[in-house]
Amino acid sequence: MEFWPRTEEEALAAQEVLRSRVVSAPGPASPVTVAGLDVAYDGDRLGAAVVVLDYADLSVRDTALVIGRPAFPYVPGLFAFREVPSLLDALEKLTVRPDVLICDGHGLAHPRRFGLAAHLGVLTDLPAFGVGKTRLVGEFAPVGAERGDRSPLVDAGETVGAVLRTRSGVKPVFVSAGHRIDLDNACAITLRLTPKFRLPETTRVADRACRDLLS
DNA sequence: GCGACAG
DNA sequence: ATCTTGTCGC
Repeated sequence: MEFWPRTEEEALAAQEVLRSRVVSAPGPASPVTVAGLDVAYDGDRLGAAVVVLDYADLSVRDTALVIGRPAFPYVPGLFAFREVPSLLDALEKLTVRPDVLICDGHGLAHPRRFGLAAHLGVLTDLPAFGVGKTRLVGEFAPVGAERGDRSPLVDAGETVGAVLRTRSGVKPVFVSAGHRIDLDNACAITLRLTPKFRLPETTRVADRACRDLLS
């Protein structure tokens, strides 16, 4: 990557350019492989992990780890600039090509419709969506208490994602499409990856991997 | 001016 | 993200 923004102004400009490259498409309803991406921090270092799981049985088929540095300060709405370089480095080390990227954060549920998942999707041109633990933008009606219940996440009058209950009686997650996949498929895949816990198995495995990397 | 604000 | 005991609610 030649250029990387060093100021908020440059990051906003870069976001505006890349945003036009987001592609809307149904995406894979039944991918063969799914990737989980996550990053852990330790002072000024960061550990990035990308894990590829078999969608059929959730077994781990590949893991790529990278130790690097945050490439930008944390600024809500510009979060991707912080982790994208290290995550791309990790993605390049994979030997198994994932059919979809599942990111820890948001996709289009972003103030300018270009969160981490959309950003990584555009740069890799792989289908990508985000599953966030908390809200960045949007309003939503209370979600039903059963696993599978969902409520539209609406921002400025437009549906940018879904608040999805992955486990009955447990706090819901925020799912949003990023690139080359739609919200329904993103939710369906998310439910498939949460047979036992609130967060997708992909993010759980990636979280464990990058955390171990730094300890 | 006072909150809200992915990880 | 990360630092962390007690504590609120069921």
